[in-house]
Amino acid sequence: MRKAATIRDVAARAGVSVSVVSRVLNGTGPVAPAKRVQVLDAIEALAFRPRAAARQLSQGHSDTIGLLLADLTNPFFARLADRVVAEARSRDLQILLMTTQEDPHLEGQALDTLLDRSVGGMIGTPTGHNVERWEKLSALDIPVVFVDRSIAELDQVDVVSIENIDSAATATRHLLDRGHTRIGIISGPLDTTTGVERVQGYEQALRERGVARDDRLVRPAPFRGDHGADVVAQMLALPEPPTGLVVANTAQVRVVLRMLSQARVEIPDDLSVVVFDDNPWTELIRPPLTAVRQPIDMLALHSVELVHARMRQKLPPAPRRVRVPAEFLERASTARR
Amino acid sequence: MRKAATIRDVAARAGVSVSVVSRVLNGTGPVAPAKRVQVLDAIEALAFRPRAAARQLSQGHSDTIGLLLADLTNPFFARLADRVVAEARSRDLQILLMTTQEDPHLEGQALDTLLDRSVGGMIGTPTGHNVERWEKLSALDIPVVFVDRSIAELDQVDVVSIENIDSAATATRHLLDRGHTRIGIISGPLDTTTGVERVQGYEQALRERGVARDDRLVRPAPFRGDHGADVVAQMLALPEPPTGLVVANTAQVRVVLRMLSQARVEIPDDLSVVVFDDNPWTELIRPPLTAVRQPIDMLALHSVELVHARMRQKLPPAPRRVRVPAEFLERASTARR
DNA sequence: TTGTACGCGTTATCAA
DNA sequence: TTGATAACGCGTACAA
Repeated sequence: MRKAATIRDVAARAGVSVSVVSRVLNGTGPVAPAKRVQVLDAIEALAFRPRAAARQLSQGHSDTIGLLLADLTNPFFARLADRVVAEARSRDLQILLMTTQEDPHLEGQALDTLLDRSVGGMIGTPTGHNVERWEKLSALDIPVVFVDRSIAELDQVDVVSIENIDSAATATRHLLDRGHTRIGIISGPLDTTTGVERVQGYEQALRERGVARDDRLVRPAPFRGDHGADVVAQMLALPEPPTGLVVANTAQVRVVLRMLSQARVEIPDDLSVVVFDDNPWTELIRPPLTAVRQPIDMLALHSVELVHARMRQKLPPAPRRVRVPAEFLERASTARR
Repeated sequence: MRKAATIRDVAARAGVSVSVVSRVLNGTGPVAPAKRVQVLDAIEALAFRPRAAARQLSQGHSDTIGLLLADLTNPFFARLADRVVAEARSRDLQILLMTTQEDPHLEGQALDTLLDRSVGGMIGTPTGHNVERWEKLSALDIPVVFVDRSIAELDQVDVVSIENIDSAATATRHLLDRGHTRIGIISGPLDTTTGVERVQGYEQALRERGVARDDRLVRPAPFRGDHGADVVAQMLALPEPPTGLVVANTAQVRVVLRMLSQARVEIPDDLSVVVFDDNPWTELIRPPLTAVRQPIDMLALHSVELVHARMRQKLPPAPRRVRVPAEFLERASTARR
């Protein structure tokens, strides 16, 4: 195969200069109607496509946005990726995908790679570390949008997430309403915003009803690994075990359910369970799980829209915090006490 | 923030020429030890990172590989993406992600985007259409590796997949061994290689045991939508309904199980079920599902390794067909008839 | 072992 | 309305 056509080839064939071709390509500047068709014909004939690299080098920025997610094994992030890709395409944006596996070291490497400016913007779920590099991205005028989680210190960064506090409060109230007072919560790590906010919501609901908080029932678990199972096991071994449980750590839902099943804990008879978040497999589990469903398409839509707007500098500099409500789905894993 | 450093800034600061810097950067050619440290120091001090676009423009190819998957909503593809990203990183390759949503039109657009040569290689699950564009990629010397599925006409393209025929035969024999003779199969569309090959394996197993094939029990279903449920419902409404079922269409497993549950079909008492493929949620379903587990890490490893080798022209031109065996997991969704 | 100068493909500036 | 030409940042012959 011979080499692909360049803008010069097109110009030659159309009998015009490269500038004219560039102008019809980008609609930037005047072109005589007659010449325009000649150029278009030449482009067609030579199957010319502008090289992204050359364009990027010339203008300094790219139409590629980096998507840095924790882990595609988690259906929540997988579905988020799916929607982000779709939203990006509809705006002619490309997605460069990386994962952190919740490992700050890997996250750091990924950010370094992105820092070479090959991306025009970033969407990511930060591990909570690498604050300097996230800052540097912003400092380099690369728009950053945090999705799902954020980093408290970085209050200049745009954030798109669900109403974590409200959602956790709703889930907790649902259990309180059904007569439960010993309610456990497995959250994400307390150095993540989702972790702390969901615990806040839980505490708020308890406070409303005058139920005392028991430290032994409020337990964070790492996103990776099977630690969530141990934590729940410990709760259940308490002298006064919980009768209700909120699994607010999306990544640990599966692990916790497996442990419960192995330990022959009957749901909801022995234990009422609410989980974050809902995924298509949730309804196949017996009993179908009461869940907080995150509006993933909204999260994706706003994230992409936000970086896109920033990339075109269509937005005032003030950081945006988009919080979308989550839906509460009552199914069969929760019952009256 | 002032502009990022270029290779010239580094050269100036280190008191050498750009070529020296380039050489220490790429290890291409000799550099005096003393100057090397000066350069390294300058790079450090200026936080210099070579611009990917400039490098790509200069050398003509990129370290980015396009990953074109059907749909990240399907846990199989999601986990595949997760592993591909990991394998790519360990080789300093970037992943540009796109999805087809099983739509040939979207696939075509995605391929056009990739055709502008911004990618150095491609890994994808083709829909079966857009043959010309896949061909053109190869013709442009962009290495292409099909994973999971392939396109029969494109026999010059590398393929990495599981042993589809064997796997389906094993699944079918498992049911035959347990006394089932009325065995249904839901496959993928018959214009996909996974669809036809798995049906072939099914037929082969039946033939071995002298069981006649019944057309009404061999039904393809599209990957998207809920059509698989209808097809199974039709099978079960037959005068002589099947007592065993192979769900060979990964994307329809969930849909089929939901329908079975709603129709109050008892598994395995009324119907023994084997599914492609195993995902972490499968074991939480009651009863735990007998499944064909695809070695996703192997699929990812070989795919990335293959494109990478081709990108460095480390391989003889003959197309490679890597077929990895799948694991058969007997759980509780299959029983003697 | 080092440095100069040019090419990669596109956009942008500016004079015609 | 058009066309030369200078960036953009890096790799690399080729000359020194």
